[in-house]
Amino acid sequence: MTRQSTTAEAAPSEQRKPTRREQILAAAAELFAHRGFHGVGIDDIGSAVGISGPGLYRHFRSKDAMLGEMLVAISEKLLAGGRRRVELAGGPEEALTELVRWHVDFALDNQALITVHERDLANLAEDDRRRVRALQRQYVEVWVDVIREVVPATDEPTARAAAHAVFGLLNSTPHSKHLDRDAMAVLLHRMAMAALTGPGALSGLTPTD
Amino acid sequence: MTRQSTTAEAAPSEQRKPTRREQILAAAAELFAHRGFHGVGIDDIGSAVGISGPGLYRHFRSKDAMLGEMLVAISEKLLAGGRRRVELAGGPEEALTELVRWHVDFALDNQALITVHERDLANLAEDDRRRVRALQRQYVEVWVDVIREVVPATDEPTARAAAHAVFGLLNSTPHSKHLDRDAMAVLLHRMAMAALTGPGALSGLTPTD
DNA sequence: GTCCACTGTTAGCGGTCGTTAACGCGAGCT
DNA sequence: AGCTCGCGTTAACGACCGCTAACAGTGGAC
Repeated sequence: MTRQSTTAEAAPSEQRKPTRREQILAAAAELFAHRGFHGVGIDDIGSAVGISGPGLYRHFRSKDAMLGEMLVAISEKLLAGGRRRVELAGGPEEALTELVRWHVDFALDNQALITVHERDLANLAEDDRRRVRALQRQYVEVWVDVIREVVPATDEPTARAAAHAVFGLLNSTPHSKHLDRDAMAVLLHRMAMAALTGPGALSGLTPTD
Repeated sequence: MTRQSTTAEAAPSEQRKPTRREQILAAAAELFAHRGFHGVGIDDIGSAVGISGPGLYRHFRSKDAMLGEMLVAISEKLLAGGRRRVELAGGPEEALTELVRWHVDFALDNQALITVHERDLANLAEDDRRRVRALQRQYVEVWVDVIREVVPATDEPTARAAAHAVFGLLNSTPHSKHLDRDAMAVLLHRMAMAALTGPGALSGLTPTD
């Protein structure tokens, strides 16, 4: 058996010609996003990268392993980036702005992965699913904390639901290709900020004080 | 062959004990929403309604026909409801409010269908897919028109993207069950309205005027 | 020059899935 | 009473799919 790391090991830093594994994962993500995990065959993925069918097993243990690896990788990247933005920010307002900017950029640059992420989670193997769920929860946590700092008197369940709602808004990017990237980024950023911080959106919801 | 209508024929009005076909469609929707169309077997659907496997073929021509019928039905219902709300409204602002309310209620009451709707469209047969796409487009059109009336100086592509973004926000409902239905409805309504009409959200985006 | 790890091929297996065939049975009409 | 028809059953078929086995070329290490 060839060497196969369970998760990505080389930190996927900047410019580097993509590994074969990465090429395959990218192609698989595109296919999964379009037809769903079970709607895509091994042969489809293979021919998408120029090799045919079972040749993939030189790079991955199984089809489930591909899904697992790509969802774990994306979840880790999302969480790490979000945390970094919050740490670097000078205050809650800036943290929220940076968080939105981060998520917008991420969604625009990883449309296929975003789609698969919220679509085929249920098709993951038990271990990977727990892993991804944990990472997702932590990412939401980051948002919840920032939201509650910027909009005080927001109870936690509401902040959590609001975070999910904003994710839905920002992840809508695969459904509309009518605008170019920059215009889309600006639009999504403004709408998200308005939804969260606009007067009469979150504020004044809870019957507190 | 038993009688099988291509689309729903009896207007699905109010109280009426659900047909067998409707029971089956509801169960199938739940399963499809969770594991994806190709991740659900005929036997799964059957046992979900108490019969086993091929008994379903007394009610539907094929598995694809189930998906087709439920997506066409939901798309028609969504469009019809949206149009009615706009017609009954006294002006653009009220129209937008009613449109949001309608979509919120719909999403909260049909979570499984909403999920399948934006997930397994690609797995539809050619004919049904075209049909659903057309209905979706018309529904977006309704929103675009109202948005451009309420927020003038919004160009059409922007309004379209904004509509999709709001759909994403409102359809986030299956991802967060932390709030009860009413609280969720209020939250989503306010966030959507803020995202669309809030100062600095849509308005002032285009370099017009 | 030899070797071997890496990466790819084709053939085939075992299981699953959608669908059909053949049959059964109770309810309601004549 | 008998026939029909709606609704369900089980058995089985053919296709497909994930995966393994067996084999092969190529390129770098020594």
